[in-house]
Amino acid sequence: MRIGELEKRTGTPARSLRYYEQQGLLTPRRLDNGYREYDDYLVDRVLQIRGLIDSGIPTRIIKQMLPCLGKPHTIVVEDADPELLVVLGRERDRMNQRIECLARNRDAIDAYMRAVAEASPARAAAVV
Amino acid sequence: MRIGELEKRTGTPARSLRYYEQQGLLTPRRLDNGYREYDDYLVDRVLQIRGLIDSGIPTRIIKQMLPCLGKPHTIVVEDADPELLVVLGRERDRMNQRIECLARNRDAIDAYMRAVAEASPARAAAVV
DNA sequence: TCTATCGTTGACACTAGTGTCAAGGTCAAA
DNA sequence: TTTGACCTTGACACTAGTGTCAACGATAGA
Repeated sequence: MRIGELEKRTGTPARSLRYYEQQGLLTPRRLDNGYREYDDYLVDRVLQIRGLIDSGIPTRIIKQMLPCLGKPHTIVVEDADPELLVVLGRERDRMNQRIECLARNRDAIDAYMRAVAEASPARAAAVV
Repeated sequence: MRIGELEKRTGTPARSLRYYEQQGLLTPRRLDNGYREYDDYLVDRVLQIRGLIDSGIPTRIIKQMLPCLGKPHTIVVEDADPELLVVLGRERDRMNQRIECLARNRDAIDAYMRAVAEASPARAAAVV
């Protein structure tokens, strides 16, 4: 598919798709007319990238995670750069910290909303 | 405590602490000489703020979460702005999305590292 | 063939968060 | 009283990611 369709199917501005490519996260083929041509599986990858960016992971790091995210299922296991393993291990730990932090604060929000709901059930009912 | 100690105890640059204050996340008292004076419980709050920022939550949103994070335990439940409840509900959902995304990708990283470990136990052992 | 729609690149601008520096005030200890 | 560590505000700069616009080429349909 071309960039317009990928934009629609992922809800991601073409501007960002080009940016991701520039950062080495995406490498679409080029048609004879210069248009970018994306494979279907990239829809998922783009969504994954967006989710990670939205979760505070910079593209620089996402790029290093690519061998783990490969839909073209990476047989890259054999020649794994030991350096990469260190990076991945570190990032995995940081992701766990983020998850913990988010979960803790989500629970706090939940508790607060429940408290409000008990105090005035009517107003809160529509929201929760 | 003053800003220097808070900086040490949270590992957060004073520059950022002033920025958080400017964004309304922190409101330290002022001593006669103009110095900022922080209560002890703010150490935790700062860590919480940092974790959220690092997880992609902008200060604008964190500010709205403050009633949930209150150490001076918010009795604010009664006069809860219904508007706020909507915002909180939405953010809670987005946090859940982030958690899911992070967990999924963390698992992918784990799987990859385990695969590498099986392929060449020696090199991977030190890392995992 | 004209036009609408989509694609291309390049440039400039904006926000968020942080780094860094300058110019100056406070305070304790030598 | 001078030095050094710490505080203040204000300014400028930088990165990441995105918005937006300009100028242009490609393509499909009336």
